[in-house]
Parts: sequence; structure tokens; C-alpha cells
Amino acid sequence: MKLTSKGRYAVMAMADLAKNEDSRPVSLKEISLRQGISIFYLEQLFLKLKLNSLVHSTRGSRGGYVLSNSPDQIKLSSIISAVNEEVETIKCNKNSKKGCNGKFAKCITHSLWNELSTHINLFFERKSLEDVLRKEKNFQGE
Amino acid sequence: MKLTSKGRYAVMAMADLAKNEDSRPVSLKEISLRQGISIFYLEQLFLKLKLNSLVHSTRGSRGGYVLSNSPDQIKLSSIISAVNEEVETIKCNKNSKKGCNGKFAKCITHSLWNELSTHINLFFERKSLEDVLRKEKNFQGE
DNA sequence: TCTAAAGTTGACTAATTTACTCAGGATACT
DNA sequence: AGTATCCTGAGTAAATTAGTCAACTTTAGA
Ligand code: FES
Ligand code: FES
Repeated sequence: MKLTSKGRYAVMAMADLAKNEDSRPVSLKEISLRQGISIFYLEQLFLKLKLNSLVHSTRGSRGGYVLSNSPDQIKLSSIISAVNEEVETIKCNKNSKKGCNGKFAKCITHSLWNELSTHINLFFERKSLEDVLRKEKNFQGE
Repeated sequence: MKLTSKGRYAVMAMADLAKNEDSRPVSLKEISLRQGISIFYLEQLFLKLKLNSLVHSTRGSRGGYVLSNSPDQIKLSSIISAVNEEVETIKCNKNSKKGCNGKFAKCITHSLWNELSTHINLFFERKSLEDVLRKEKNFQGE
């Protein structure tokens, strides 16, 4: 599980889509303007979101993207893992020369990291895009 | 909250210390040999661990480090935040030119990230060095 | 049928962060 | 005195992330 701004942008973009899709597809240009994210960057993100079937695209003039499901069906975990290809936590045994190579502490941190990964995933599993929108609404209402 | 190998190494080193301290201070050299972590890297880590009063040092020949508290009193959160100077989650408003600058999605991901930070911290707050050692013991016993 | 608006794709570069190393000093034990 | 150890600041190299771009395909509408 990686947590970078890429994931954050993806959530932002998806939230924008959820809020603004309304019969017509939403173009990247619109999202770019509203969210202040470079259109080039969005292209990158939506390529992956599409590969993971989170959005559906319409090409050509007046084309754009729509969500594949209703916001309450889209878990944040799907979004995050769609854009961050490596979903797993940082592997210990990537290079076996250093650190975790069978010595004492090997599996201490290993299982710890795995537990943490589970813990974080749980967080994102529980949240849907709808939850995010609802929160924003409440916030603006105050 | 940052999660890098720096934090993992710190936990490894502290666990090694907890396991091997026994009347005499433990030298970085020993830890380095047992855990396969460069001594130079350990120096860096222990500088910070010491600044945060997690360990106590003895200089000179036969010197080394001992834990400042018993393993069950040392929370992993202290260790992690000691070595990763930035304890907070990645800030959105670091540069206000892009992304989160007052537009729609601004505080969606903001609060989301903060919630996550809390969630992760909770995980590390609950775990002590002793928990880590106990787990390793069980694991070896199987 | 032509044109403009949009998605599609692969590649590339720049910026930042992380991991790791080093040199030279201070201290204390034997 | 000599050696083992901690102490500190600095520096470099590797890896990752962020962001950009060019050339293309597809479709809607004038
Ligand atoms: S063996 Fe997996 S973290 Fe060390
Ligand atoms: S305002 Fe904090 S993440 Fe956007």
C-alpha cells in the first residue's frame, strides 16, 4: 500500500466526477479546471482508473468519463490501488543483501508491516466515494 | 506520519537492544552485525533515538546504548516518530499553486488524510516493543 | 465531409525524497 | 597512551514521484 499524492489526486478526481456527472460525461478539462490538476496528469490517472473499470469513457467531441458504479459502491481502496500499481507494503526481501536476510529481527518487522498494511486497507475498504461527498457536504453546510 | 525503511530499521534496532541488553550497554557494532544494518546508518538513527530519550548512551570503550524504559513502556509510535522528523501526514498546502487551494475538493482529501493519520497512529500507539518481542518468541517456538 | 473536442498511449524529464556513506571529533575505560 | 565507542554535520548516490509532452484515434456537430 502506497500513499502518495497520486492517490490523493485520484480520489479528488473521482469525487469531482461523482459530484458533477449528470447525464453527460465529464471531460478531463473540466476536472482539471475545477481541481487545479494538470490535464496531463489526469490523463495518466484516468488511464489506470479505466483499466481497473472504475470509470467508463466516451471518446470524441463531447466525450468524457462517467463512473462505472454509483458512488456508494466505489470503495476508496479500489481507487488508491488502481493508481498505485504496487498495492503491497514495501517488501523487505527486495534485496536480500541488507536488513532482512534470515537474522534475528527478520520477521518481527515483517509481520508488523503486514499487520499495518491490513490495518490501513481496512480504513480504505470502509470508505466509499459517497462517504467522502457526504462529509464535504456537511462541512460546507457549517 | 511517514513509513519508510528508516522506521523499520529503528524498530529492528530497538528490538535488538531490548533483547540483548543485559547489565552491559550494547554497542552499535553488535547491532550492526546481528541485524545487518550499516553502522553509519545506525549512528544516524541512534542520534535521534537519543534526542527523543528513548535510549541512554555510555561513551568510551565498552560503551553503548541501553533502553531508557522497559520494553513494555516503549510504544512503537515513539520510535517511528523519533526517526522520521515529520510526524504529520503529507501536507496539502505545502505549495498552494496546485491541488488544494480553496477549490471544491480541498478539504475532502484533507480530512481524509488526517483521519488516516489518526488511524495509523492508533496502530503504533497500541504496540509496544514488548509486543514485538513476544510475537517473535511465539513465532520461533512454533 | 471537415473540423474541433475529446480520449489513448507510450515515453520522457525534472524534482524530490530516501538510503546510505564518510570524516573528524569527543569521551571514557583499561 | 591507546583503543573502543559514541557524537555530529555533511555529503552523495539511488530510487521514487511528480509532472510534461507528442502523436494518435475517435466521435459529434457544423
Ligand atoms: S523479513 Fe520481512 S520485513 Fe524483515
Ligand atoms: S486542503 Fe488539505 S488535502 Fe486539500
